[in-house]
Amino acid sequence: MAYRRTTAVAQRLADNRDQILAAARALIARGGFAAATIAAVAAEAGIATGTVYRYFPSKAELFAEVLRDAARRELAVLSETAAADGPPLARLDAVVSVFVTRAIRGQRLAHAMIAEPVDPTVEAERLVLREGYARILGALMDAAIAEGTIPPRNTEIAADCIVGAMIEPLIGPLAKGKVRKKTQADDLLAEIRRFVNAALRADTANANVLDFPKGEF
Amino acid sequence: MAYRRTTAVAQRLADNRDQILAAARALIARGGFAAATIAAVAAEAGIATGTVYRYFPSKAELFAEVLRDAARRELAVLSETAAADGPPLARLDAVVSVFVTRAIRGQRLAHAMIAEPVDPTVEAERLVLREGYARILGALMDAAIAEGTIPPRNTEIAADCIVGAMIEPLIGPLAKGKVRKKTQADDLLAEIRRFVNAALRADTANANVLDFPKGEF
Amino acid sequence: MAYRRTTAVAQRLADNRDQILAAARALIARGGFAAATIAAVAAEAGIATGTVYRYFPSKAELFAEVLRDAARRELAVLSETAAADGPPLARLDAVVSVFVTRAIRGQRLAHAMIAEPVDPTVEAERLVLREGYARILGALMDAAIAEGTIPPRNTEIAADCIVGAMIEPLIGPLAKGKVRKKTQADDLLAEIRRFVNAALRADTANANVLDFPKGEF
Amino acid sequence: MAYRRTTAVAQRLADNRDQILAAARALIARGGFAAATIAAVAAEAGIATGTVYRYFPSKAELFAEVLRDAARRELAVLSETAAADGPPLARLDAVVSVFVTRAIRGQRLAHAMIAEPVDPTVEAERLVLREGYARILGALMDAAIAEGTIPPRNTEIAADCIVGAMIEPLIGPLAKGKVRKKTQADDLLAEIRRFVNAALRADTANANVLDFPKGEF
DNA sequence: CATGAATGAGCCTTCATTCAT
DNA sequence: GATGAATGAAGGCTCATTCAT
Repeated sequence: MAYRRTTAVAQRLADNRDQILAAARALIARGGFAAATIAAVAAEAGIATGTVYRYFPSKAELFAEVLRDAARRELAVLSETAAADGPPLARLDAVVSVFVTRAIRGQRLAHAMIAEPVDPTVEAERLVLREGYARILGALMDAAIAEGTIPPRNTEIAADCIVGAMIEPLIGPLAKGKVRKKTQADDLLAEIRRFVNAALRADTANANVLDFPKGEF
Repeated sequence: MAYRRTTAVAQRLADNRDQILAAARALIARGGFAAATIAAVAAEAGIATGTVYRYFPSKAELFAEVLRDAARRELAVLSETAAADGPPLARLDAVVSVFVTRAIRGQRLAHAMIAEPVDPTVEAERLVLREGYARILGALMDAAIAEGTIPPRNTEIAADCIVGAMIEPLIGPLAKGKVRKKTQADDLLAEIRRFVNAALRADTANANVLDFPKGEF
Repeated sequence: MAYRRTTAVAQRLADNRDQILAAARALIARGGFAAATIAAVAAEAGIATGTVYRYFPSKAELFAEVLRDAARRELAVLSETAAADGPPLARLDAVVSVFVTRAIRGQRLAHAMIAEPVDPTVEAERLVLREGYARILGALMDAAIAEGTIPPRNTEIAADCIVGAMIEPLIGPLAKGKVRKKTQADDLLAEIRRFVNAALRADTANANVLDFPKGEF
Repeated sequence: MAYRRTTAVAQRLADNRDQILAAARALIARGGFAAATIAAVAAEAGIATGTVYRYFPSKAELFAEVLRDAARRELAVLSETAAADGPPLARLDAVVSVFVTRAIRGQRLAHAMIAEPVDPTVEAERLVLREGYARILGALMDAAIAEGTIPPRNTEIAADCIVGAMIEPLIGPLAKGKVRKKTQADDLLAEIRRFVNAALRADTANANVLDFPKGEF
């Protein structure tokens, strides 16, 4: 006869699952996907390697869920921000601000989630995140264009530009082995906002064009 | 005779070295760092695996040099572009155009060189490339600021924003498993230039600020 | 009350035990020993994996008992058949017929029980089954020999020949990935009976001997 | 520049390959497929585990080749025997004799090759062996039937009966943990020959039929 | 010097068995 | 007694690196 699963047990299981996800997240944030071996995840979570497989069918699925969770959380916050009252560009600015503010605290993870190449299964989740960003940013730009606030443009590409402009100053410096100092956080946010806001408002495309050489990368 | 033989030998050695670097570059461009195993590099170069270790002490060093070479070449082209005659912002626009035009043809390699996380040794070289981009772009912005063409700003951060805005629309679609169609190349270049040019010229920072929630990534 | 509870408990225990055995048998019949993991057996039996160990000290013991039970049942039927009235060879023919008829319906299980190699503990039980077959068949042959119906022979070895001749046409086709069609069941039975009956009655041993090469397998 | 592969090196490679095959064969013969782990095979061959994969792409392929080799050798010998001069049944008797004589020396391997369930890839090779046996034996029976020496029968099924009658007395006793004594080899061969020869010559099918109970295995 | 076979640490995954609840 | 989560020892396989030829 099956014993009723007590709240305590259910809680422990849920905790375990979260522990594993948290361990994976922590390892990915610390050293990327490469550092997050199943053995390392299990050790970080304080469990045996085999236990991981009670909660996730494979390494790829575990990582996919890490990404899915982070994406869900992230996109939920940004969506909410985007849905506030106010003119579209002000909301877009707020989205940028929220993204940057949050990402500053999780640079390596943000990098992994946006740029690090991985298993196809995981890749699918990354796509969701990327498209989520583009959707939110693109919708706000479209609204601003519809209002006549800014001139028409290819918002799909521009959305990617914004994502790049937001994330690059955060993750690029990681190569230096030292995270940008905390005192720089305000500068980072301010400059990124300035950059993105300006990019959207002005229409100076193709001004002052020079001839330029072409070649292979 | 002895001299000529030496020269011939030296030539062959240099050729071998280049072959290996070219093979590694080709494999990385084709399938990222993961696809570039030592065995695959050797096969692509038409030599034995052990021979690779005659020229490079380790896989990490080989990849570091691949990155170093590509960075040297890439930065040389961009530097030349940046040194042309004309107003700073026009030259910056040209730099952006060159970067994008070249990167469109080498998306996978560009991705690997700019975003793909790897060994710390290789990472150091990536830093050189990134800093090179920032130096070139930053210098042009500084010049424009000195001229009074654009208002003062934190050009270090802005340079990263530009790099992100340039590269993201190029590598982002890779995650979708489909490279952007060739017919989109012109749209990509035009939209990225518009975005970056606008970002630099206008000064609308901190306009229309909304309150926004904060939290962890 | 206490007595009835005890009885009920004892009944439930016995039921559980049978459930486990039946589950193991079903899984072995379906996919061989490889498919019969403890977890699968427990799931099939509708109990927890740990519960299996309340009834059986190890996987090997469980499988040994599966074999033991099947052997007991099987040998009982064959013994009963062998004990019928009639001439020994007719009874032997009946034994063969019963064996084949029953085995056709349980090819995979029959295969596992007779041919599939397993743990030494389980192997011991297989021996019992094999020896049971040999004993029954041997006794009937001995009786026929005693009667003078057939010439003397090494009935121990001949019994194994019969077992092989009975089981091989049944399990051999399993290797082809396709079970022999149902319409062939009658042909199978007829041909096997003809073969075994003939083998016992005629005495043409060592006729027409040719020289033959020898060597290792 | 590629060095010419010396005969010595080529020999060493071929030897290695043979060593691995021999090691696998030995382990399978000793303890079945289960005992033949890659680590064990490598240890038996005196090489590192990874080395095995220089010669065989996977465990399944290695085992398949072990089977293929043994089958090729075995069927070649039996085919040659079957192609000798003389009446079909005499040749069939010779085939049986050769099979038994050879198999006596490799019981466990013979068992593994004929009955042990394994990977689908390996199974395919087992099919070749089984079908080879059936083809050779069936052809001889067909010839004897054509001659009028023996009455018509389903030679496909009968061939399987012969295989079973040949192999069962050899492998069955393995369950006892002790191989049949050497002094019994002659008895085994004699009795098996007698059994098979008799089975083919006499036609007593369906004689003395008794009613028999039916049921599940 | 070149070769490429050999090495073996390390990874992901499975599953018999244990034990706290 | 029952539960099923946890354990951890294997097992198959990959690949950077070494070294005899």
